[in-house]
Amino acid sequence: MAVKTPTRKPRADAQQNRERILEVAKKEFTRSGPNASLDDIAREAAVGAGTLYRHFPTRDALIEAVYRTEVEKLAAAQKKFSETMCPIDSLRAWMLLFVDYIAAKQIIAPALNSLVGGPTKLYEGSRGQIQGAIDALVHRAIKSGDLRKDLEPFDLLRALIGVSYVASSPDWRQSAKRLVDILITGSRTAK
Amino acid sequence: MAVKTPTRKPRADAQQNRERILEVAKKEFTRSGPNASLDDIAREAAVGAGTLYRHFPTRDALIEAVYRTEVEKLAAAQKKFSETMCPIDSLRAWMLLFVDYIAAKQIIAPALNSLVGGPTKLYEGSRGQIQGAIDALVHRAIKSGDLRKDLEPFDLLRALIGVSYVASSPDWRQSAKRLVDILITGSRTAK
DNA sequence: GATAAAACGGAGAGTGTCTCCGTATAGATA
DNA sequence: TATCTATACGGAGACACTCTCCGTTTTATC
Repeated sequence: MAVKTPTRKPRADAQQNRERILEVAKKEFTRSGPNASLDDIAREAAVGAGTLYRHFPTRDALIEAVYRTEVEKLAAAQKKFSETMCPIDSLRAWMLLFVDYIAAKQIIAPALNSLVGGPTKLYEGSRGQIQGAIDALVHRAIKSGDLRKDLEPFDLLRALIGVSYVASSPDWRQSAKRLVDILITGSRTAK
Repeated sequence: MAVKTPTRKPRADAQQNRERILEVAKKEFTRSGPNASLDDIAREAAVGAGTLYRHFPTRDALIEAVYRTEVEKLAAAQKKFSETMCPIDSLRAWMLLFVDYIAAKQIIAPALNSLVGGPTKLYEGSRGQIQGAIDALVHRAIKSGDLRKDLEPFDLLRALIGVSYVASSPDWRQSAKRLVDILITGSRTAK
């Protein structure tokens, strides 16, 4: 039996405002880091501060919302890679993509921290998606015998976040690539 | 010829205040992270805000000062380890110590970021010391044939900072240990 | 068009940052 | 010891950011 939901159709302007805020926020966070002024974002999105805070009660909520689409892309990529590549290659490809997607933004610090169970318990949704992706990749590579059985997928995720976090240096892309390789080599089954 | 420095003996109270501020700052940064209120720190140290800002013009300057003693301890440890352990063991021991010293504090994020050449160019002094330490350890282990010749010490440092950064999760100590081992394994010479 | 639920917006209180400058004092000098 | 002045102190206050509250406006519906 369907639940009675006599709610009327949601207002169009609210939805539009929400999207405009997200758009501006993404730009601002990328430009000036996770401490960008929320009032500035509201102003640039041509809404009042109240509107921004109604949609996103906290800074973290806004960050997560901005960041969610990236997470979804990553989760999708995992599936695709797993279908088209061998276990190790798909893991490596995904790790590199992770660094690319996440590290390039300046949002990282606060967003990622809670991905790995940091102080705040936010971002629960995103966290699950990412964890699911790395779990799948690692378990597949363990089953195929490429990775050590005692490897904790979560450890790898932590390291990856670390790598991403540090990705602000000039040659970060090269460095990240080298580090991903080190991590994978260190995770392989002993010969 | 010595430069004329007819400066009189520095005032004792200034020095005392400086030290008291550092002490309080360390406590506060550890307790509530790098965004602790500077005015609060000043108040608890029983000085005016002006005094705090005269000694440490920016938040970063204060963080670096707090953080400098830890860096010095790390540099010292590198020498000791290198004298008393085999190359790989000394590297591992130092890496674990790094995580211990740095990650346990909540200062990490902003402080470490510039260690690896992040946006700001602060912390120059500390940076040199840490880099010197990891360089020495890695080069020694390369010479002894334990690590791959093409390993970039700086990459390892980046990963290490990453590991530290993520060290806020419950079982961080265990996870860090596992990750350090993965990194070292991945850096060894191919068999 | 009338109605009420939904959403807006911006003034303003609370808090933190950082500066400025009048006041206090430690060390030099005699 | 008394005096002098470079040095340092401190906190009021201007400015910036966060977040809430509530009177006003807009939308979907009938």
